[in-house]
Amino acid sequence: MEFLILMIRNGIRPNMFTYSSVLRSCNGLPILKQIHCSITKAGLESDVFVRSSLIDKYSKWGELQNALTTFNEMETSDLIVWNTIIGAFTQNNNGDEALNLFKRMKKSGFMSDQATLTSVLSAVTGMALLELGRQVHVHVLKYNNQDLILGNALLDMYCKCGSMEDARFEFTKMVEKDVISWSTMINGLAQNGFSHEALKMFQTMEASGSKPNYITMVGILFACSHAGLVEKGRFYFEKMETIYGIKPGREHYGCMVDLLGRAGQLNEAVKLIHNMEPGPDVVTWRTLLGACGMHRDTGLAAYAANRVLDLDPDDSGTYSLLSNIYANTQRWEDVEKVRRTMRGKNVKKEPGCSWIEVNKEIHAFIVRDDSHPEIEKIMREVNCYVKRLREVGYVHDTSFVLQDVEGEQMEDPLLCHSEKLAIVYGLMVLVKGKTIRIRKNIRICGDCHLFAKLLAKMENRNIVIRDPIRYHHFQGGVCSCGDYW
DNA sequence: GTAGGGTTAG
Repeated sequence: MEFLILMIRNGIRPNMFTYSSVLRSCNGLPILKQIHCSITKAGLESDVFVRSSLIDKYSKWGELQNALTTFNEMETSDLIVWNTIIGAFTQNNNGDEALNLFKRMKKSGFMSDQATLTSVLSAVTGMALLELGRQVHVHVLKYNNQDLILGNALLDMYCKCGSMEDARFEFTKMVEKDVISWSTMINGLAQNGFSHEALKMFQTMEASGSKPNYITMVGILFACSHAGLVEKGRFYFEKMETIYGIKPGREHYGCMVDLLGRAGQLNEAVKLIHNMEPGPDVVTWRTLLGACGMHRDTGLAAYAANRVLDLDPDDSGTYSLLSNIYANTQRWEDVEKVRRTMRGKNVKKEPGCSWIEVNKEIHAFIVRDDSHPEIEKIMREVNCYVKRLREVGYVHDTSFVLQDVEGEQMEDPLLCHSEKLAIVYGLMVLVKGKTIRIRKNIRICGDCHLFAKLLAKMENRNIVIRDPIRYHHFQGGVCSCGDYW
């Protein structure tokens, strides 16, 4: 930047090379907009290099509208600029638009390369759409079936779509594996509830001579915490620095807080938080809050919730959690207090939403939303299943019912949870034997978890539910999480 | 003889 200013002062006119170079070091949105202005003034906007750099930088600042405008105003495009705009939407969690652009790109006659396909795979991964992922896989095969980066992206896609069979198969087929391949598998197995397999894979990784890094260790500790392996987790946490030379960061401390908290060692967890070197952040406190909920420690829960709200005052999830915890211990005045605070701050509860992919179309179910064309039929089916499941031991777990002070008490709020609707819809429309795969925006409640377990057994169906942090594989009356999540 | 853009794991 300094040299650019010096250059202009010396009367030398910057050209497209100057601008695409200086854009690399652009570290603020106002500066980016200024540079964009001077590019326009200098009449250098038509250069594809300058354009793609601008698009990329706008996207890094979350300015998708500016990125798209810059893209659409181009007369000529090339493969890289297409990759840039597709990547922009992928990285900003707008997989839908990324896929639309990918279609547009193909229609314009461009052939995808490694960068296109990794972005598109990453978009599909974010949406957890397995059938779409398989379609992209075909494009990958046409491009290059031995590419390491694409192989890794495929592994991640299958893991995040909850199909470990596919992930394992692709992994064994890879001719070359790097630390990302191993870490993807370890994390994928752990998140899908196959903790022991994840730890076994770590041993295989070490035996093969690959060295774990920071992210690999996150996966290992995540596996330990979700399998309740307290001692093993402690072992890896202590040895990661001495043996592997990896300094524990927030994420590792977070896993340890989770590990101790789940195991009921709440005081140990608090001690760790107060002593952790990077200092706790929102995620750390939220983790502790989750553990307080599992162990019904309302006092500590209130403390943790307030630390979360110090750092993120509009976090509706935390208010809901806190209110749930108070409700579970019959502290109705406190429930009301939380509700009042939420109303005062105008914080809205995030509605639960579940998606299911049927014939490459996405069907979304939202609590209290009856816009699905077949909602009445689905509700009737849910009721039928509930009746039949009661005969095999299904009892409502009412500790998950939020007191609804806004009135309009639902006949049975648990019946309306979006995942129940999505699962039942899957049973109605998917061919017999096909795994039902659901993606949802908030974590599954105990009642829906039991519902899914019993239903999987009664209907002899595999059900996979992906929530924001992990997966549940329901099969034959049990879940891969071991009821520990 | 010299300068510039996009992609994978928590």
